Amino acid sequence: MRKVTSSDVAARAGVSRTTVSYVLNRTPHANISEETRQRVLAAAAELDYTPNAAAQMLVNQRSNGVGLVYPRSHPHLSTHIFLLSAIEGLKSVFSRYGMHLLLDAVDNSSEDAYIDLLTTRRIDGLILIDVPLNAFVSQRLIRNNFPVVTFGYQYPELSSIDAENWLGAKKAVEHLIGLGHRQIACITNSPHFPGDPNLRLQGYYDALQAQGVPANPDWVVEGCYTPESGYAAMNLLFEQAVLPTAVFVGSDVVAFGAMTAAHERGLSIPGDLAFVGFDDVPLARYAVPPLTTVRMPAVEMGVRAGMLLMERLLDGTGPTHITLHTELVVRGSSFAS
Amino acid sequence: MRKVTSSDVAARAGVSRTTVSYVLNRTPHANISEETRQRVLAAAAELDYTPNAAAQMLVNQRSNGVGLVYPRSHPHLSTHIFLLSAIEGLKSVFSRYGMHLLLDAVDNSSEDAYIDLLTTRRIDGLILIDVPLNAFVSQRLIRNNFPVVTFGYQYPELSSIDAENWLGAKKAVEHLIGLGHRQIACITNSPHFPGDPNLRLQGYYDALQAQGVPANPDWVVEGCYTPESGYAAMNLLFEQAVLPTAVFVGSDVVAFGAMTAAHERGLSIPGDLAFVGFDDVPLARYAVPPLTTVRMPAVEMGVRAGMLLMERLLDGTGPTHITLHTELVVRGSSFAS
DNA sequence: CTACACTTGTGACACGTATCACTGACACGT
DNA sequence: ACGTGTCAGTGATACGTGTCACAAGTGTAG
Repeated sequence: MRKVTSSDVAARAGVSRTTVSYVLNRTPHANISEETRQRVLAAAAELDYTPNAAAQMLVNQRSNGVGLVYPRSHPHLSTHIFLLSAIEGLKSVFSRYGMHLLLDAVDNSSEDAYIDLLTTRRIDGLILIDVPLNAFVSQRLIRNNFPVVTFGYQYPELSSIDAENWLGAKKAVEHLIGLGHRQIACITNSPHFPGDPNLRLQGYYDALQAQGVPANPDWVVEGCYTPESGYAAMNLLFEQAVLPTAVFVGSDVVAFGAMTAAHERGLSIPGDLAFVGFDDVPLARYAVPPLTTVRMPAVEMGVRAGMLLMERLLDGTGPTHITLHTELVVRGSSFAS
Repeated sequence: MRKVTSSDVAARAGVSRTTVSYVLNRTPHANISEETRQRVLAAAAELDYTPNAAAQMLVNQRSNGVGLVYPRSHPHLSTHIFLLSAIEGLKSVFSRYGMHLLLDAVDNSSEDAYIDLLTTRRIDGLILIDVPLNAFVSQRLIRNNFPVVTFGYQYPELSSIDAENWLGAKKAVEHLIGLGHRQIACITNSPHFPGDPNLRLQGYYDALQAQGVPANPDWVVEGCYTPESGYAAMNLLFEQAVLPTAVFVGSDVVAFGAMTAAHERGLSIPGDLAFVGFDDVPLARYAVPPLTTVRMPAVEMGVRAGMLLMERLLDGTGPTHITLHTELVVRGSSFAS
C-alpha cells in the first residue's frame, strides 16, 4: 500500500506542509485564506491522504486508544454475555470520539500484560471488567494519575461503575419471601475470593434477616459463572435432608443449569421449586419457564463507563463512582399466573 | 506519568543510544560485550524503561495491531456468542505474538470506518466476521495486498475460515428424516440478503431432496439472530394449515425462542414437535429439553483464523481457505431416549 | 516617511525509535 | 611496515506529524 504523506499533499497544493496541517486539523488561530483552504482540501482528497496514526501519536502524546481488560480465567468466556453488552455500550460512546477499543485478557498469573499497554503509551485509558488489582498495580495506576474505570471492583481513587447488586439481590429474595417461601437456597455467581464482598450473597442474607426468615448455611452453594456449575450446585442442594422451596441464583447463566437439574429430577417450576436469577440476559425470558430475574443495565453501564472515561480524558475530572439501578423482572419461574 | 526514553537508559549506562537499542532488541549482527550488555540491561530495569509504541510503529512501519470487525447491525449483539468464542481463539494466538486486538463495529451505512484503521496504519491485518464487502472495498483490500481473514463470506483473493455449514445442516435434517419425520420446517438464522447464499438453508433443501421428502415453501420462515425472532417465526408456522412435526432452526439462539413458542402452545418436545438447532452454544444443552444441534468449532475457528493471519504476516503466504468440520450433537429436543 | 497591526504563510524543531555506515583499536600473518 | 579481519561501539539519518516563532506583504493612522 503506497504511503501518501502530508508532504505529497503540500506539493500538490503548492503550499507548505504546515499549511496542510493547519487546514486539515482546522487549527483555530491559523489564518488560511478560503482559496488555499479549498486547494489543500482538494489535493488531499485527490491523493486520498490519511494521516499516519503512529506519527500523530508520537507528536501528540496521545493514542486515541482505550484498553478493555477482562479476566481470561472466566471459565467459559463464551457465556460472558455481560462483556458483549458492555462492549456495545462502550463502543457507542468511543466511536463518537474517534477512540479505538483494544482488547486484552488477563491471566491471574501474569497480570502485568496490560500494564505494558500503558507504559508503551498504546492506550490513553483503561476499562477493567472484574479485574482485581493487587496493591502494586493499583498504586501505580493511581500514582501516575492514569484514567481508569472499573467494573465490579471499587477503589476510592479510581472511577468505577456498578449496579445495585446488594439491593437487587435483596429485592429478589424479598420477592420470594413475599410469595410465601421460607426455605430459600442460594447459588452464588462466582467462587468466594478473600477480598471480595459478594454483594449479591450479602443481599440474600440481609433479606432473610430483615424478614425474620432463618438462614441455613447448608443452603448456600457456590456457582462459578457457567451453567455446568449451576447444574452441579443444584444437585448438591438436592442432597440436603430438607429441600428448599425456592432458589436465588446469582447469575442467569448459572440458573439455566440449576433449572435443568430440577427438571431432570422431575420437579415442577415454580410449583415444587421457584427460581430467581440475576442479570436478565437476553435468553432469560426464553428459559422454561421464563426466568424471574434482576435486570442489570449492562449496555447502559458500558455507556456510562465510556462517558466517565471521556470526561476524565477531556476535562481532567477526578474519580467518580456511579451506581445504576437494578430492577426485578417477575416471570414464570417464581410465580405462575 | 513521567516518560523514560532510551536516551535516559543510555546516559545511565554510559553508552550510546544505539547500543541500548541493540541490546534491548537483541539485534543479531551487533557485537556488544557481555559486560556492557549487563550494564544496559540493569539501567533499563532500574528506570523501568518501556519503548514508546508510537515511535516503534513509525520507524518499523508496523503496528502489531489487528482489527476485528463485526456488523453493528446485528440486532442483539448481546446474543452474538460466536463473537466471544472467536475472540477467545483469536486472542490465544495473537497474545503469543504480541499482537493487539482492535475492535470495530461497522454500520451498513458507513462501512468505511474500519478502512481508516488501515490507511492510518493503526493495524497490520484485518479479521472480518460476517462483514459483507462491497466491490469497492474488497478491491481496495486486494489491490493493496492487505492481510485479511474473513469469517462467513468468501472472496477468492482473501483468506477465509468457515465451517461445514451446508453439510452440517444436511446432516441435521437427515437426522430428523431418519427419525421418521416427513413434515420438516426451517427457521433461518438470518434474513436473506441478495448476494448471500444461505448454506444452512441450502443444506436443509438438499437433505429433503436427497431423501425424497417434499419441500414446502410455506414452512421456511426467516429468523434474525435473536430468540425474539425465533418466537415470532414459530408462531408464523403455527398459522399454517398443516403443522410440521419437526423444525430445523439455523441458530441455537433463535431456536430458544421457537421452543418457547411451542411450549406456550402446550406442545410437547420432541413428542409433538422436534427441534434441531445450529451452533451448539454453551446454553444449548441446558434448553428444555436439551437442544439437539450442530456444533460449530467457534474457538478453533478463531485460532485458525489467527494463525492464518500470522502466517500471512510473517511468511507472506498467499490467500488460504479453511473449512472446519461440524458435528451433529443429538440431545433430547429431537429424540427422547 | 515611519510605526504599527493584521493577514497569510513558512522554516525549523521536537516527538522516540531502529539501523546503516562508519571509526578506532587491536591482533595476525607476511 | 603493511594489508586484512574482527571486535566494540557511535553518529547521523529517517519515519510523518504538530506547532512555535518568525517573515513577507498589505493597508492605515500618526
